[in-house]
Amino acid sequence: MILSSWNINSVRIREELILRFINKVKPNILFLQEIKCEEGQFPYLFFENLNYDCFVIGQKARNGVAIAVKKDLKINICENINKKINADFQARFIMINLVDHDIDLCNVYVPNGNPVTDDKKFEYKVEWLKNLKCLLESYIFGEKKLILGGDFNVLENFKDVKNFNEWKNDALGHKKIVSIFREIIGLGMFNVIRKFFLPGEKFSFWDYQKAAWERNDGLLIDHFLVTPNLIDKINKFEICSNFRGLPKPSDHVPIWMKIDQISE
DNA sequence: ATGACCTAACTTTTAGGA
Repeated sequence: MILSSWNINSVRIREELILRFINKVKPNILFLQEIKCEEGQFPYLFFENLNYDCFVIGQKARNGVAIAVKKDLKINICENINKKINADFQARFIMINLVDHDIDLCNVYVPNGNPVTDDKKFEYKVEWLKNLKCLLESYIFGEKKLILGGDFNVLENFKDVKNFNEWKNDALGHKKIVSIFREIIGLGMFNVIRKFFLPGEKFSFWDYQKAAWERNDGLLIDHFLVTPNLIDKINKFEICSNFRGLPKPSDHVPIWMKIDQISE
């Protein structure tokens, strides 16, 4: 079973790239963030033709998350808790249950939070992450399985960017934000990339500005976190960095992992 | 190089992103 995640920065103008990724990696499941459209504008037919069902929580022009699932997988849709996790509605959270394996799949687009000096934006991110942490607490002492993936907009480790000092006053590297993210890890969630790569080896985002890609000045902010009962089943994790160098790229690249002992 | 961007929208500028 292949699970993938991609901040696509508009799903509607990225069909060609998505097709390329699906043909290359053949994911059973694809998490998308920043689809930047309402449900009614989502390209359901494009995914239908590739044999995927889509579960979408959209929003006009901004944010928006979706999960594409191969049609042979049985799914239950979990409650839409965006309003619980967001003070006001922002489409940043979608959760489904893989029925045959009883695994919850949670796709998140964590708020950016900049500028730090804007209390409204920064505190919104703080509250959002705290709410996410609350939600996760129920998984830690239970037997439930959870895969939490997406764009976390957090630099977990000071090696996840070239010069962390430049990011300490940014909402991605701010002490308050990094601390909450580490508290989430501290609950027992395992960050899958750390099983396969050392901090500093991989990035998942390169800004469109300042020739960030050409200078390999990237960030690692896209992740899969899993409950401990899944760690030993994950035998591969990759970041498709080359997708940043293709025409009309998203500023993020896809990440994916392979889970063993779970039927296709 | 102290750096030149991209997307959606009641579009010809602006807000938001990271």
